[in-house]
Amino acid sequence: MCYNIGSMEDYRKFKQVLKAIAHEAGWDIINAVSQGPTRFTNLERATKVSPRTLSERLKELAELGLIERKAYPEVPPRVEYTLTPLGKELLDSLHKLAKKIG
Amino acid sequence: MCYNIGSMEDYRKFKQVLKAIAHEAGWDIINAVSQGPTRFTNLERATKVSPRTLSERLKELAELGLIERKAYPEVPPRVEYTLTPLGKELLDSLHKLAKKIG
DNA sequence: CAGGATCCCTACGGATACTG
DNA sequence: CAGTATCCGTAGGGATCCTG
Repeated sequence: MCYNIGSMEDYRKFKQVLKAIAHEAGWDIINAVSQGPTRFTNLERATKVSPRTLSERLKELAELGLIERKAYPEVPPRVEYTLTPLGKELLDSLHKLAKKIG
Repeated sequence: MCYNIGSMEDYRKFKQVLKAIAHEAGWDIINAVSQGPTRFTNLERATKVSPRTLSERLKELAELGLIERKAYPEVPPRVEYTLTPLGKELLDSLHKLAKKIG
């Protein structure tokens, strides 16, 4: 109940995660990825997000350790995105939160 | 693990909540309010947020049912903001999430 | 196929001044 | 005191075209 105001800066990474997921596209993307290994084009169709934004969000989510990017050295190139354990845990918690809110 | 893509739109309110809290100011505000009844000017100083933004965020958080606005008919006017039970629950959950992330 | 580069636009948020 | 009103700069994100 009584959080120390002085420590508000310690939440920097958490805020970044919140921001990434709160993006209009972010939530849709991470949910789409949660359904299993997903490729760029699939995400583009599933989320109706432009490639530019999609690329940015994926990079962001990957840097935060919520999703993992696996590139296969094939022709044509194939890249799959999956949730990391952390991402999975986070998403689970968020879905529970969502239920409380309605 | 397998969320239905078709139901992604059902999270509209949840997304709004996420957005409100993910705002650079939003998180600081709700944390400041969590320390007990807080007045506008106190929030302004504690969060270093301009009155315009502060006003907008407070309205947003109140509409979402996370904080409550109590106005006392006095001169000079006094308004206090407090966390609602929902807001408290949410903030608690978020702090737990924050710990997982580091 | 998976993105990077470029252009462009608007909507969020800061600063300042003013009011019930 | 607790906000609104106004002006304005910036950056986030769409559309489109291009490349390893």
